[in-house]
Amino acid sequence: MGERIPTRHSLALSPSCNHCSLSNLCLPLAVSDGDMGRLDEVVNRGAVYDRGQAIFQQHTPFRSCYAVRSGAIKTSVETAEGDYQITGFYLPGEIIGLDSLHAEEYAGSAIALERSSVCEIPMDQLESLSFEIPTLQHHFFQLMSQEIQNGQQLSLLLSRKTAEERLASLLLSLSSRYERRQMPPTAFRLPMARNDIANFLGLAVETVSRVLTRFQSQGLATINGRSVESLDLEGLHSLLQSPGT
Amino acid sequence: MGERIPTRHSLALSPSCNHCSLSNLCLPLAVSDGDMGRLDEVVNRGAVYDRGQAIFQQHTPFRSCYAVRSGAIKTSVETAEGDYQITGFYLPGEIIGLDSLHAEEYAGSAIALERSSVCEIPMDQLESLSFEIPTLQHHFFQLMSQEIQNGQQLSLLLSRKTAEERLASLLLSLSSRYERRQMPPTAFRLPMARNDIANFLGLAVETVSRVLTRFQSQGLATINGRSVESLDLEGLHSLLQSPGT
DNA sequence: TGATATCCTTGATTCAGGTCAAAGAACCGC
DNA sequence: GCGGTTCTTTGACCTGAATCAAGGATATCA
Repeated sequence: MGERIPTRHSLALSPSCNHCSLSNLCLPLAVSDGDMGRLDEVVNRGAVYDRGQAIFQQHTPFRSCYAVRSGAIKTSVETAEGDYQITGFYLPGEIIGLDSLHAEEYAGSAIALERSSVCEIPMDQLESLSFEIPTLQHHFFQLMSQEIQNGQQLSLLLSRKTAEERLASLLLSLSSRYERRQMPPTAFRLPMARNDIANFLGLAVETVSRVLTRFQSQGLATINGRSVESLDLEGLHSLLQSPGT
Repeated sequence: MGERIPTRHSLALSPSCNHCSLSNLCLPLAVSDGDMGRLDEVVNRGAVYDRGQAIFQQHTPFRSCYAVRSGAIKTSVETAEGDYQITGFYLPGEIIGLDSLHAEEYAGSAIALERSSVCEIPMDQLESLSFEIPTLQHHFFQLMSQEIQNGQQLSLLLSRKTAEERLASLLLSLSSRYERRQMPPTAFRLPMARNDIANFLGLAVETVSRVLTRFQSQGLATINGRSVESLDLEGLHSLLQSPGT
């Protein structure tokens, strides 16, 4: 279990725009101030997990969703046959556990990639709340269909793209997600190991490494170990255009 | 009249169950008779689509989910770059459109693979209904997280499995889904073209064909064109066990 | 500070599955 | 039944990425 940190207001709602305390999610939520307060009471803000620690694990009873506040999380599924697949990387402002919403148990595991602060959203309480606050239900539906669509994008990536395209996609995805958080989109830290990237993209570690160095020599990116120092967003993007048809 | 006693309508009832058009969904739903009646009013039962016809199309306004009653449907997404990926095959008793639930537009298209009867579930009406029938909301949450998990399984399939494993997975999946519908699990009709199978599994058509004939010669399956005549479920299943680790 | 495990890169080799090509088989409208 | 699609199979060949192997780079911890 992650260590508890004292309840603080760092997840404060911005009163101007009516986002909920899940506000990092950047989805507008029109609720009254009163409802907003009740929502805040439910959300249990801030536990900290060290690198490698599990936020939750597959086949354990589902209790909460989790919003990442700092750090980074990877989620994964494991089949009966023992295959292990990373299903996503989650950055601050993103929510994990949606795949298990209203299921008996978690449908996968979530592991901290580095020291991460995570706020817990207990589902039993939220469920009853969402009857009183219709918008909230709507909100979660939206998040879930977003999640389904992410999965479909991933499928497309895994079945139809070359190694270079996969890496380009990942870098661009990270870039735009950092940007959305008002962080530099062409210089950031890769929170995950090459190994994890490889698994996520369905490649061998060696291939990831090779393609990354190839990007370097083509001037598409400057990457030093885990730190991305510059990206040619244009150039990477143009890799994705399939010339045919 | 006294209190209405909630009746448990198991949605796994035979397709002829005339209580609820959603009945094919095979998920237990505990609602009162009255609620069930109202639900039935909302659901618009039975439009028929010919082979190749679109039930809905990507980037058109989302209006309804659809439950397949007979026939078969394929769903697909298309990216800005023009990649086309089939995201699923839907058999009678399954629901499509969940990925777009509460989104502005459909996140993909749905095309009939053969003459299919499909019942429409208009979301605007269902939304207000689900406010009054808590179980219904729960029901849809469940369906959606199921859908996310399907997607994750697909990702795993596409990134980590060999051509043989992919085909085996598909055959086994179809088999168990037919079985759930009280149909023979080892002899059924493949509703989709090799082309579609290939696209779905991330393979070339030729590979699909080759693997299928290899299955024949190994006695794992007897397949004649689009009709599966016999399957060695045991044998196919054992293909999926990854021996390593 | 050095010992040790983990992570990352690079090279050489191999192979599963893609691509190209072409011939049957099934289906459709007339 | 007949010409034209569209679907399916089979063969020959080629390539992108996996695998095997091994040497650097980083991190972790006593």
